[in-house]
Amino acid sequence: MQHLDATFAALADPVRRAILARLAQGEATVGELAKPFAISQPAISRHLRVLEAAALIRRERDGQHRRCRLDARGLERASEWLDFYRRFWSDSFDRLERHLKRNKGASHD
Amino acid sequence: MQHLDATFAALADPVRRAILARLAQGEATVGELAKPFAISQPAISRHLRVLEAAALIRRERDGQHRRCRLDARGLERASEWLDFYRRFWSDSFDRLERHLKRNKGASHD
DNA sequence: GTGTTGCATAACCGTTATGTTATATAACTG
DNA sequence: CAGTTATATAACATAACGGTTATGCAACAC
Repeated sequence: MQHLDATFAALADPVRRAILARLAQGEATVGELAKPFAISQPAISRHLRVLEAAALIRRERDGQHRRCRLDARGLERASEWLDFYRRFWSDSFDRLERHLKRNKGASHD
Repeated sequence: MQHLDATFAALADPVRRAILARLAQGEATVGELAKPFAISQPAISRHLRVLEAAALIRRERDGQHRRCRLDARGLERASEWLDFYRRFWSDSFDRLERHLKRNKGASHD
């Protein structure tokens, strides 16, 4: 669960989630990932290190570049953890409420 | 996604996850939640505040006590976010690797 | 009323996180 | 080789986090 600490902590940052969103469309180099953000390149480098430590991305050298892509492991760990709890809110107490909420125009994000 | 910031950050702490695990077995008062931990009661109170702010738990007064229970909203938000990414690791690149990993003795934490 | 219990809040403190700028390293380019 | 590009690391400032103890307040018990 150290693992989960790192994974959830990594996911708690909007810049890092944006990086993951970008990588969901395909791999990218560090520079490409940094471009959309107003923060410095070193800051991005550190975000990437956090993501890598959380097994949310992988990096591999490609000549002068470092190509990044999603890593299933971290995502899966987080997802599995949450799946355990899905049980509790899907078949016990909050069923009605969820139902009402869902049928009221769910916007994503 | 401020919401997601708060939710994932709340989930990143092992004490808070343990609290959620306890609440998955049913509601509990603050004192009951605090008992298993070696940390002070005020520390628990703050963890609960974080969890409540993240919509991961709810608290309601019950006389002298405050009863806590899981709140579906936060859990669901986190889960939905991850579901988006599930696509990318379940039907694209890491399939083989996941397969190998899975069939190699998966231990659940 | 007084005392006790259950919990929250305040003030403080050390650690960790996130940003910055400056610098280092490694790979390409000529 | 020297110069440029891509990325990482170092050193530092500030803010956020998580713990502590001390205290406040509401609800119960007498």
